[in-house]
Amino acid sequence: MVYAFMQNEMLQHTAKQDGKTAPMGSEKTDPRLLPAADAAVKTPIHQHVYERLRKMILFGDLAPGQGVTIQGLTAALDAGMTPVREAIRRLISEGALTHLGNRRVTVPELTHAGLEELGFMRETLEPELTKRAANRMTDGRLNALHDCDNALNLAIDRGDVGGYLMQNYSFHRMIYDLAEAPIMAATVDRLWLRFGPSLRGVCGRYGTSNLPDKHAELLAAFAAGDAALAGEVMAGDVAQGMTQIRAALDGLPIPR
Amino acid sequence: MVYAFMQNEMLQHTAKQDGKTAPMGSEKTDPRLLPAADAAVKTPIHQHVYERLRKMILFGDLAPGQGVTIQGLTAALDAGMTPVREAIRRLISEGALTHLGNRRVTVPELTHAGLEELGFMRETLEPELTKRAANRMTDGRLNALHDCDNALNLAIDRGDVGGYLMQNYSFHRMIYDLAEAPIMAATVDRLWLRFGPSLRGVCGRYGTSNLPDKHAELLAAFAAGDAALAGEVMAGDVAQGMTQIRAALDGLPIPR
DNA sequence: CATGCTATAATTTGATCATATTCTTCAGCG
DNA sequence: CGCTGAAGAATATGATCAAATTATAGCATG
Repeated sequence: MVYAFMQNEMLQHTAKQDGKTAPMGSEKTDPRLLPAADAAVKTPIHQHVYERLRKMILFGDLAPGQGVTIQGLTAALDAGMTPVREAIRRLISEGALTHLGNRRVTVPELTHAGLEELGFMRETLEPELTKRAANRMTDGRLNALHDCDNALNLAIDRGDVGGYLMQNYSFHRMIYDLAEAPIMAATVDRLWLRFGPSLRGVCGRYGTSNLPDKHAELLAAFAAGDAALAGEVMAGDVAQGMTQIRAALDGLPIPR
Repeated sequence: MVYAFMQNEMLQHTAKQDGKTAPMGSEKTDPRLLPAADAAVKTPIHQHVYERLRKMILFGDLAPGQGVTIQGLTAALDAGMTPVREAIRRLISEGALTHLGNRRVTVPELTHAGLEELGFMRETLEPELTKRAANRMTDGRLNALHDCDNALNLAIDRGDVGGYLMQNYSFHRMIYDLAEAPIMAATVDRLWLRFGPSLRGVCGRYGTSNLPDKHAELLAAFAAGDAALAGEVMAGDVAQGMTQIRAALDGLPIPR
């Protein structure tokens, strides 16, 4: 739960207190001390910033249409401008943020046309990844998937939207990694950044109680070693998910 | 021909003459003066650097395996560190460069597994883009495609490898843009960065005299308004291209 | 005494920051 | 209603720090 601690407005550089008279107790808290504080502290700041921002976008902490400013992030994440700039630029190139007009950056809003494109790509690529994953399945990997799906169902039962989103992503992501097809996996992974921000809207509309998936069938197909079936089931799961998003997009007056 | 002026070694910061005693006549040539020198000079430097680097990678000016350093680029392109850093970061996130080991960046070498992934994705996505383009075809657009293909054939006849690579990319890219499917187009466009560096190797092995394509059939399908046929032809064109790359990869001991 | 290995020094390069510059926007004024 | 100027935010620079690779020198061993 590292990704929900920050409120949206903080990114807008509202904290007018700048530097001098400011944080009182937070004596320059070195950002590199946060992760492990001990072994191998070598992940660069820009990487941290990127990952944090990415999760915030992916799990709906940043709403579509919301603006993002460099200075807001430097203040909120207490990092320099250069790492923040690099992280933003990277997210822009991945489609997770858009350079709207001149020098202004926002989380893009998903259009129907965009959703249709995403649907086509996911329904083509994810079954393929799933088939490859099925062909490389082992007991250990299958168990990990089961654990993840259990955590997902637990989150659903608890009504824990953030947990559901995270576990659902993890479940799919785990399959991508198993497929041993890094380019395709990275491609599909990037697509999540496009519809991720809208997923929270789906939950907001329907709640977690009404969120079916085909994970159980998928796990059964994996267990049976039936790659073709696994691919078909995945296609169904993806189609179902995209339909949910489309319904939310149609139903709501697009939350901004 | 703006992309071939720079030799590879220049990127490694070999020019030992630093600053003071240096370039003699090039009095700090403002990089923003180069493009149009008059109207709307507003493209940011990082964008310029990105586009230049991108073309260098795409058209084989940078060989696979070749290292790229920030300081080398700042010297070669005479830009600051920040724009160069951003451009590199962006290319890395697009897969055009890789962060190999600790803090070293190179043009990745294409593996057989990678080529297979790229082939699958291109053969799925490009026919779809082509079908959509066919459904939006107009006389003007078709003429533009014809012009591009003519330029391509001219380059082939001249044995102009750089021109061939550029026109071939332009031809496909033009179709992507016509499809009015920005996400899919951007996705496929990124794939070119992965196999682009290897294309020059293909030409180096076979020359331009022996480079068949299905562009004529494709244009005929467009003219006939037959979207399904256009998609099939494109699938064939892509498959053919990927086969050429595979042959080059197999034949040569991987040129480095 | 020569050769090879390890440890240390130097240079190169990447990461970060503070600062200057440019562009956009918006408010006040003619 | 348009123009001008101020404020704020993004872009870009150079300096500084840290890490890593390479070069060098000293030591040990044959």
